[in-house]
Amino acid sequence: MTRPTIHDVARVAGVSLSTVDRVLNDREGVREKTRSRVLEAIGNLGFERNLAAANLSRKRRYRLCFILPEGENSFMRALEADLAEEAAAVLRDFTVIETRKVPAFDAGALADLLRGLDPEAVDGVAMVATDATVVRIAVRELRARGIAVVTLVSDLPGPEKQGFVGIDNVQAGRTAGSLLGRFCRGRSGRIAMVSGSMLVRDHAERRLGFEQVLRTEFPDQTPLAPIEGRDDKNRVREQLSAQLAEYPDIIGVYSMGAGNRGAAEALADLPPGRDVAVVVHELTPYSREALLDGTFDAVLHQNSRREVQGAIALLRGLLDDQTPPPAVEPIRVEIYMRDNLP
Amino acid sequence: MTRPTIHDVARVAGVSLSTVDRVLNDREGVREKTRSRVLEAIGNLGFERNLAAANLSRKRRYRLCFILPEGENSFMRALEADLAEEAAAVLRDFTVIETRKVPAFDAGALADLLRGLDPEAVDGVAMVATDATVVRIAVRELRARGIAVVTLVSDLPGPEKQGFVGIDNVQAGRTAGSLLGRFCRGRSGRIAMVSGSMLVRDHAERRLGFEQVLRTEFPDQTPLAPIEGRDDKNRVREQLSAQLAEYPDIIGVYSMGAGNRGAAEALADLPPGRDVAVVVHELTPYSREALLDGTFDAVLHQNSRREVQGAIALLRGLLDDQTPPPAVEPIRVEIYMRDNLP
DNA sequence: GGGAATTTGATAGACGTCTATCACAATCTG
DNA sequence: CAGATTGTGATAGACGTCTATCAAATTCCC
Repeated sequence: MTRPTIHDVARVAGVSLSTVDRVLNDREGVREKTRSRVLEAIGNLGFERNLAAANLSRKRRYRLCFILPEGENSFMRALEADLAEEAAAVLRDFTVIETRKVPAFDAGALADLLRGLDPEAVDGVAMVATDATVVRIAVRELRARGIAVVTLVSDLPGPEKQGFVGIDNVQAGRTAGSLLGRFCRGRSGRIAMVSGSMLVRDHAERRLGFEQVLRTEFPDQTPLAPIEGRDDKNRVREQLSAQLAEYPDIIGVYSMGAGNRGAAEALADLPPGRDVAVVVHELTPYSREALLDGTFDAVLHQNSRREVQGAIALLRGLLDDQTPPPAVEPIRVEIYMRDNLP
Repeated sequence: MTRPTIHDVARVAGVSLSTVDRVLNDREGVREKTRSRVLEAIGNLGFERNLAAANLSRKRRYRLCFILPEGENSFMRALEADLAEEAAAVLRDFTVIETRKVPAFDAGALADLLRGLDPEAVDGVAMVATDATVVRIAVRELRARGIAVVTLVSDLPGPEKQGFVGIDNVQAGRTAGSLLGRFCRGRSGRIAMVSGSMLVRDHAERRLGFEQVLRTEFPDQTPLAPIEGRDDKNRVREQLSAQLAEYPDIIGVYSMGAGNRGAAEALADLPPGRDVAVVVHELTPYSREALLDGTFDAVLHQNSRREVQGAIALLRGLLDDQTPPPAVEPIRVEIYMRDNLP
């Protein structure tokens, strides 16, 4: 009924409280034989340390640092806002979150920031990674200094980081292909693609997955080369309008991230009779509106709040030294249509 | 930097620890003037009680009771499994979960169970509600005895319960209509519907939303009267096969819950050339397989694990007397297709 | 076997809050 | 103004764990 305490462990193992404590907290000066006796007692009793009491006693605090790219990207700004709210909420659990921003796509700046982090002031880091060798090396150094590191939204492949919280972008692209293909079922024609500059890696993966599905499942629908929007609304609008005019047989549009507003405007300019199915990424006020007025048919989304919550939970688990680290439920590729808008 | 404690509050308010404690824990014997002085100090300092320390001191435990319908319904059994896992996980936070089962759709049995709950042994209840007056009355009595009550998956309309964790089923039906309509775009014909018996209320709401969307947005697609499957696989198979044979212009099928297996079999029997779009509810091993082999086009789902987590979090918040109670993020209607399967 | 080194035990106080008790002060009653 | 009543303060110990210190016991080495 009541949980065993270290007192029970000491009694069962036939040792003193001090010794139990030494074993629990990996202090030295315990003979191997004694240690195993204590561990055995812990196992038999099913003892689990009371984290609340332990943290209370040692005045533990979790000092986390979140690193995001700066810039206009509306998904990142939404993520930043969620982060601020979550930071306020977890304060009561003695978790202090500091947010840092670095120029987007600048691996050097990110690596510099990481190198400058003081293990005396930071226990764990969550970052939207730029995938580059300098970054990987900087992460390795961080870990060597005893700081926990996870990636967020955009992964850093390799063994350096201790976890990733975000969606599978190839899967996201495949899902987009699957949806758009079905929306265009029975018709044949071309598909326009708009890529932004949100994260080069993300968009490349999305394109990959998208074209995979189109090629194998919907061979009557032919993807055009992606338009490079670079977050510039007018550029997207012009280029997409031009493509739509040049190829009257465009029956679908896939927008992989930034640039949704430009795409919506280009589509609004089309003559009323023309029927184009549209799938885009990231639910924002703009894409939401376009979904409601019928310009977009579906929006793929990643829940940034859950990503933030997941990163916090994962870091805390790592810092609590839970073995194995707590499995954070994977972030899903969410599909929104007009009628399941949140 | 460090959070204020009750000692700081006492000092600032110019009173003793005892008085602060009396105010914090709503004990009587404090003059109104003194009380407001303490409250003012709390406000000025931004004091928040350290829940971990408080719970440690008073050996607080959260005793929760989850009430689920018994029977073969695979969604409910999945939910039960998730509940068992979560129960093990939250044990370390001093939360003890007891699971009770009642006959499905039996309002009297549910009300009896509620009436029998002892406030000495249970602090909070989460239940899959059957919507009936006896139940509402029983809930009111529970609340009067000081037990927190929330509904799970299936709501009990009205002010008695303190929260609901689950999806909006009208919205789910609308989403299904929206998807199936688009999948059948450009074709005209009939839509078959399969309702199970999972929860009468849920299915009625789903049908409502579904037909709404079909009527207003896809008038060329005409819904047939729903088949009542009652969890009986063979019955679903036979009736759906018969309908498919009788109406060669059926171009879509919407299965609202139980009965997916029977529907899949009926569809597998169709001649190869016939193209029917299929949308069903609840992701299970069977619906997953049907999605993978192309029998189903989309599956709508509610994440039962999150529902369980949400109910636990909500109940704990209510019991901690947080004001306002913590806003549990709403459960989303999730859409799965072959390529975004989790 | 004696001294040094290592391992273990005992004890005390801390973390922030709760509960209980008792004494003392302030207010009310008549 | 005495006595009853109510409000307040002081103190002690508890919750389960951690940290630190010092003494005692055990082991090791020559």
